[in-house]
Amino acid sequence: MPELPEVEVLVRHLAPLLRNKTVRNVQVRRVKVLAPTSSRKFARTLRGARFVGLSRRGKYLVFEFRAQNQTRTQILVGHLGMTGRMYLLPAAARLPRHAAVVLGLGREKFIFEDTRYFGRLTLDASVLARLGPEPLAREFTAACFARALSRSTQPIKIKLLDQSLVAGVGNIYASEALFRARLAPTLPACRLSNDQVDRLRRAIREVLREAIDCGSTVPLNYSGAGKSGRLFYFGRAPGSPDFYEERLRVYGRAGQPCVNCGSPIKDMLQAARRTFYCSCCQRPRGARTGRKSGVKSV
DNA sequence: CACCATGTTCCTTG
DNA sequence: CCAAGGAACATGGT
Repeated sequence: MPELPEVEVLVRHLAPLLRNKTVRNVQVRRVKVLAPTSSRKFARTLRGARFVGLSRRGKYLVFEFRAQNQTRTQILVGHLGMTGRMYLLPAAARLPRHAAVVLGLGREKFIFEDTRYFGRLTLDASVLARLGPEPLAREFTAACFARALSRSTQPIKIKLLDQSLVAGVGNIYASEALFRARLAPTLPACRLSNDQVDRLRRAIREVLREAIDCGSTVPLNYSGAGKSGRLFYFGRAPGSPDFYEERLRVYGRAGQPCVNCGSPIKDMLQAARRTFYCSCCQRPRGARTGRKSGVKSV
């Protein structure tokens, strides 16, 4: 469920369901996902705790709770990794195969399920301090973005995945944002002009904002929504509008016509991650038609 | 069997 | 100390 918009939608969905619920019992089925918190400390801290709030930072979920007999609140940090999911089930329901942590809440139970166990649910909040600005907040300014980019010669696509640069962009929305900004994924980060930096900044915000809006209109019931991890990137939930599956303009569309110019979308590998782009709209020298200056002769 | 997948961290090298 | 590159983590789908 992994990038910022999916986490945001999940947080909005989960927040009212958890508010004021008390943890009656704690079941840890994969100690690994708690790291570096020990199983004992995790269970001891959460048993009897009451949820008071849930928010998001980058791709992380931040659960605020009040431990039993304590006045101050504490924080539980969640991350979905590649395949993680979090949801409530009736207390009597059978556990899914890869349930990593189960929190009994009375008549319901909170499930953290993760097929690959790359995700986290931990009392260690230190990761949050290393995150860059929230892309949808005021703090994500052109100036700070430009400064961060200027220090790197890496291709811009790879830089966008750096969570200390800006928090929450993942592999899918990195391709989407670059397409929207009409920037070549291979462009060295430090070579972007001020204008390009600002275009990219706006593109990131638009792409994430639209994805949140889109995901917010879809019921998060996890029941019928098909394959591919049941993420709202792919496919669509029954009854949801058609634009839902047309949301992604380049990601996963290799060979299909570009929605702008019709030339086939290409894909390549960058730092072992796939990148999708339009070689016509996202030219390294800018998206203009072929002229002498832009053509390399052999 | 081989390869691919929404993510992060650790290790090494320069 | 920092930037960059690559492997590792674990499982399932095609």
